[in-house]
Amino acid sequence: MDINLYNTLARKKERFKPRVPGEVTMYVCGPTVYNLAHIGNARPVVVFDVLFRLLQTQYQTVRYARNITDIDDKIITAARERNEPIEAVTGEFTQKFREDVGALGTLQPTLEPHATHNLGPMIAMVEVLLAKGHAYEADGHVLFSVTSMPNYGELSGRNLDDMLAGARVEVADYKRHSGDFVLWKPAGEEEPGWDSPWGRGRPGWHLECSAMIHEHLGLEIDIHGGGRDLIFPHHENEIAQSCCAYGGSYVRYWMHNAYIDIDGEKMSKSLGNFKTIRELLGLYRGEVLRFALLSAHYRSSLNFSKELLDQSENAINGLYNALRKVEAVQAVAPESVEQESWYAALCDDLNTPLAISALHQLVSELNKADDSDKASLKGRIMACADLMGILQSAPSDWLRGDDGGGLSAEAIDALVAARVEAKAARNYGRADEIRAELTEAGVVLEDSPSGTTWRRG
RNA sequence: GGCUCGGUGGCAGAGUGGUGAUGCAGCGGAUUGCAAAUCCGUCAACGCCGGUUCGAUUCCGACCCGAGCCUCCA
Repeated sequence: MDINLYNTLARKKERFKPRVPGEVTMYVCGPTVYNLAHIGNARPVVVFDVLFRLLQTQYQTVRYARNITDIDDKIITAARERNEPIEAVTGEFTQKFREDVGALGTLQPTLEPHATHNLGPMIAMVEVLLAKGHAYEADGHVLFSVTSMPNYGELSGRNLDDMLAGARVEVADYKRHSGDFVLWKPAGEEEPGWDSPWGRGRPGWHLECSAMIHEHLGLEIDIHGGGRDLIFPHHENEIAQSCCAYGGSYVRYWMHNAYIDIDGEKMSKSLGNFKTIRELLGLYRGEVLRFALLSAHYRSSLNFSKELLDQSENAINGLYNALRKVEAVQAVAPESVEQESWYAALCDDLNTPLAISALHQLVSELNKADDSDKASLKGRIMACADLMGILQSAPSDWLRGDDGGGLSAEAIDALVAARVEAKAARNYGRADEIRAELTEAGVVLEDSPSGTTWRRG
């Protein structure tokens, strides 16, 4: 089945065809490691994780790189504030980022290039741009000249005249055109810096992605992803640098996710209205957060509220509840996923909400199924869940959860056993008393012909 | 000012030129010692105004409203 992806550059869905048959290269803009990642930062990580899994169902080799930006003004500021070396800050938050997104059930990318490990390729790129006349030196800086590129602005649909008209920021006087952007800037005494032909300095923001893609993935990659807010200027400038330096089209499919909103407003570090992944993991399990992130299409904004999370938790619990009933059934994986509606949904520009709805329908079928059909239904459900990276726990473990300081599983088991005895003795008063006690402790009982099970509500 | 996206039932959220997903919540029923879970049934939407069409929520145009980018930002 063809995979269709919405390409920001073409402004429409296009059939995905990798440059090299059977082989895919993908790059997603990763974190700047100066503080904890928030749930908005997690959206592209989870979305492109699903794409990574989907691509692997069709292509032998998928090389997926997600960078770590460990040079940046904000890092310098954070290190200064904490009175720690840069490396301590970047080391700590790189590690925490990995833990946080790991808890969201994401696979490791194939490559995780660090900016600080790639200064050579960056400097080389600037040299090429200078040699080709696309860059100039001014006041200790090296700047990219946007007017040297005839089709500058293609990705974001802007032209240079509009930009001049709309300029809201004071333009540094060493720039020839207000849209010119920094490739290399001088470093102060106290700041981290690297020796270069233009003196000790550090790279501009956009340079690392271009240089690392060229270095690690090649001249042209298939997919480049990131948040919508990166379209301009970040991705636009990456295109400018890379195409002018090395030719080629740089990226074949540009993909951008919409953001997470809080009360209808974009969640962002500058607005301060964000929730960190870590904070949310203290309230909900990773799979719940992941499910919430996948409950809307990646190109639509998603309002991240308590209601959303509670609904997601509810839905996940319901799915696990159904799976627990067939825990003893050995799943039989489908021979092919081509006929599955959830697979078609994911192939259609990662329509995760539609895939989730198909998942619910399968679970509904499972609830009604004869025993003879359960193995294959369970297999189809799990194939879908695996591709989305959800329902990865053993159902009974998930539903029993952890005690969180309340009743232990053993204590609950004992109470349940006592209630079963009371019921057998037709002492319903006592049985209801026990259940009330458990309800109070957040435990829900389910009686069935085969016995009583419990879960934490 | 320039450039983008959006506005679907109580909530979340797909999709479509004609039989109006899915989940949660609600309502009625089955089941249950009572529940829970499950099953069956049911209510309910396409911002506003025009146009095209036999027929538009879906296409076109205007309008209203919201969000984003143009500055660090997923």
